[in-house]
Amino acid sequence: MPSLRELLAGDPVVVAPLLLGKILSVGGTSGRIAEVEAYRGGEDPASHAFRGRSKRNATMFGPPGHLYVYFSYGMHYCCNVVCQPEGVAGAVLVRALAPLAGLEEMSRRRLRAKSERDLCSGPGKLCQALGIDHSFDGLDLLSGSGPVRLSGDGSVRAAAIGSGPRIGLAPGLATAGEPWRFFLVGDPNVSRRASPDG
DNA sequence: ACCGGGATGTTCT
DNA sequence: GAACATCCCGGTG
Repeated sequence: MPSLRELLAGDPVVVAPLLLGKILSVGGTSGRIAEVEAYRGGEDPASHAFRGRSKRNATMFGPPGHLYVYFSYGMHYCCNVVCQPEGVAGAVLVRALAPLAGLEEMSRRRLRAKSERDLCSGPGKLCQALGIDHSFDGLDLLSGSGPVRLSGDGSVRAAAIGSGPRIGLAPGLATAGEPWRFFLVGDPNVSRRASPDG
């Protein structure tokens, strides 16, 4: 059995569905990963790493199993699990969680949320709910002692996983139509507009 | 339910 | 200056 970190050293498109069902936790808050998107580095024009290393994307080129956090649209943070061996860029964006623990704390951070479904049903929302900001960029998810952790054994049944094109990309990008978004079928936290069944 | 636009700042051309 | 891996609110059907 390969370790989780060994699995994460692979192609993000392969790793992404393996992350479904795993648990992301920060302090007393945690959620089960319900929706992800794969971003290939050099060969994917939608990836932040497509044009090479920069100050923002440096973590994507680092070792697998670390957290890549970026600031989006001047207002929100989004977080990724870094894939591929050190030196090769790749990441999986975490788009939605099913809240598991610390729901009161999440609600305090997300005053706009009108229901449990509003807590973590989006990449910006879940970072706000868990309190993830730029200071989390580069942290090891698998050290077992850090403030942010990725855990969980086993995998989700293939039949329970849906896939489709990634959300929010410019239509002209060569990889915009690739089905590199993966989600738990029927989970209410998954982006509704892009998956009528979910 | 669906759609359109504003907020807001970092990155790159 | 434009683009952007988003979210929220207020319009309309």
